[in-house]
Amino acid sequence: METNHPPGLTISRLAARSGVGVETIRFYERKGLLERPVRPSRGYRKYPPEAAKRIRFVRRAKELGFTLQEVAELLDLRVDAASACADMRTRASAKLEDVTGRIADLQRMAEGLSGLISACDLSVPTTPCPILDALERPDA
Amino acid sequence: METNHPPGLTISRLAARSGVGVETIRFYERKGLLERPVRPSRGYRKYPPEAAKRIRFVRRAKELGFTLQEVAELLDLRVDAASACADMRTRASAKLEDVTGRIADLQRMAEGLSGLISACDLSVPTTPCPILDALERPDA
DNA sequence: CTAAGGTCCGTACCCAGGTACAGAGTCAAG
DNA sequence: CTTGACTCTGTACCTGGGTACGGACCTTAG
Repeated sequence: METNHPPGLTISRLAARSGVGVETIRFYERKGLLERPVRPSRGYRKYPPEAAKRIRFVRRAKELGFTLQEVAELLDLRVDAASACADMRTRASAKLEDVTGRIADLQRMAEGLSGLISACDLSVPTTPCPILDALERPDA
Repeated sequence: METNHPPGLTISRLAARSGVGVETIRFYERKGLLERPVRPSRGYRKYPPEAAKRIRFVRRAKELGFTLQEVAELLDLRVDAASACADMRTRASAKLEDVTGRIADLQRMAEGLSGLISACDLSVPTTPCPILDALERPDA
């Protein structure tokens, strides 16, 4: 008979699928970023395959400049009976505003870089730091 | 006579204008993120007003998920006679690709958040973590 | 001239986010 | 039943990005 594992990944298989180390998974669990997995076998963690998606989300969100605390907040957002909708809406709106602000800044950075590339093609010298203005805000 | 400062900010005035502490400015200088300022007066640093813009750029870029090393690379991009255009173009294109990738991910995150807010308004329960899919990449 | 407050440099310390053992227990292929 | 790979918990350690002194020196309002 083939190895007939019931569904469930060991921690090392999950680590391999999500591109992180075993220690990182346990670290994320301590930090509350990952649900505590079931432990059917004498204390050994068993993960559903979707867990990998969650870990990849954490990694990418972190690359995008969110702290682990903020990532945890994003992952906790959901609509359910147990939590007040108004509260969830407030939190989601705040995150959305944060995200759109980041997009705007990155877009201006992209424009600056494009301009730089054009200037290069035309051999137009630029001032030092031609993308410096990209992140200037009126309010700040 | 009014205090007739010749142009040039002391480090503490620059710090106040850019929203960081004095120590942070010296730290950024050590890391090569800030030009070494002139020191006309017995070793005291004197900054041009534009220095504040550079510091604000560093702060915001860091919030957007760039390491200080990457920020330094962004700040070093320029078109001039001294550096090979092809090389600059290559580096700028790589940064641009990075930035557009971030924008795309954040946009999907924004969509996820918007969907969540709509679901809230309609009182539609969502699965746990409805924005989990936002950062799934085909390649990764 | 003098005293309060800036500035200098260097080193030490701090927090977030991991990463790496150590020592003990567990599982499973042969 | 063994043996080698895996897992467990806990603690120690590491890097990036600052922050906070200590002790000496400078500058400027009064």
